[in-house]
Amino acid sequence: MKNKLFSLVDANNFYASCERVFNASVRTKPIVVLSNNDSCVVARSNDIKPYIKMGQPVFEIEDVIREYDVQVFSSNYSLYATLSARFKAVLSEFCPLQENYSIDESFLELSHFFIDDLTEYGHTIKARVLQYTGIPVSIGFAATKCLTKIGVEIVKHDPSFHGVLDLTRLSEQEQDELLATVTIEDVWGIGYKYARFLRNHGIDTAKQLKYADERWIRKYLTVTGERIVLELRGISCIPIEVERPPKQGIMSSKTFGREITSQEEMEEALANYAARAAEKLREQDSLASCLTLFIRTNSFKTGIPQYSQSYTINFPYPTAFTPDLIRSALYGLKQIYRGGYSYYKAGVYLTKITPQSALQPDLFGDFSLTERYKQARLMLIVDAINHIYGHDTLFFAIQGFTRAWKMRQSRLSGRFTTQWSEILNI
DNA sequence: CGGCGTTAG
DNA sequence: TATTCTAACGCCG
Repeated sequence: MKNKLFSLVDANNFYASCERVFNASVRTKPIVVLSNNDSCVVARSNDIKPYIKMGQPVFEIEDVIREYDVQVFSSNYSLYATLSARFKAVLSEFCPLQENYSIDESFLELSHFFIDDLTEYGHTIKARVLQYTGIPVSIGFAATKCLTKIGVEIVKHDPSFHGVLDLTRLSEQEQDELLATVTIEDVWGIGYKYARFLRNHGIDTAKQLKYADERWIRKYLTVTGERIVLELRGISCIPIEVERPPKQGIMSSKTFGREITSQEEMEEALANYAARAAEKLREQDSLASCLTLFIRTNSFKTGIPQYSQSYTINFPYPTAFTPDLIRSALYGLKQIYRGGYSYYKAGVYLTKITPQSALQPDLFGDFSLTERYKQARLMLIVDAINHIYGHDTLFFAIQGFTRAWKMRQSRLSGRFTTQWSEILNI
């Protein structure tokens, strides 16, 4: 059988790069992008990586920010999502077998392509993406998805590759020399715990993992660990997934911008989370049969009374009708809400998800198909209006008008691609 | 099948 | 003052 051929195209410091696309004044300055509520660092430009760790709380790095004149941004997901879509559209012109693995990475399968010089091909892709989106990318070519990850890891650490590495043109021995430079925690699928375990057993690099006993690895790192070993050896076990299956669980949760101490505000917040989860459900043409909500106080804070509770509701039939979901969430809240606490986080989780097309009318239950169609049409219209005129143009009154508990985003850049009012001025 | 642990981005 | 959010998968009982 012919060897497989994969490519991974991975945007460099994606969120930070996005901020630079429309704002020339920060192209030469270090950048960080913060998580919800402006709390933690979730992206850094290359120049500042040695001084700021991923996930670091912003209050810990005030000194660094001042010293290096770091430009700080709240996360601007609508901007990142549109640039991501453009990035993927550009890639789709190169290869039909495309797996959009995350917001900033796509795998391509090129097994049936005949390309003489993959490195040159990679540079063509890289230049095209940069030209059409302004985003710099790194590209790896290899016989397995795990090895393309390794390739990208290597080129990101070594500028002499100029962003592209074709592992397939290297001999086994040359590949091994490169694998020996990749630390064990940089291998795809090896997280914090497994890395510590492997290091305790003398496995510190990707090369050592490649030549480890796969049965021993399977015993301690499960079958996913064994797959990694085989993939490092060039045996493809992780196929490309062109069609993303619909999500099996949909969560909408957030820490509040400030603590919530009244049931009315909590109702407002949960109604919003339920509405958002329902939108995501309809985006993938699904229905849910189960809703779980949770509320909790801040367990990081010592010396305050703590409370954490959840409540699960099973519906008699699957639904994606926002009023049904909001009503259930509020009913659940009534069961678990206790006064006298400062709540800091809540969420709504939808599970037992089925495709809308599989909806079976229950002949004996309290169920009207006509009514269901009316509901579906109503939500279709609400979604369409919100899509065209902007998020939350139309919403339910219980979701509230002030939403004083909403997350802080004090350093948001312009939503250049989704809000006419914030389009770039030149 | 639910709960737990691990990982990813 | 301050510690993200969302999703999947394997194993176990």
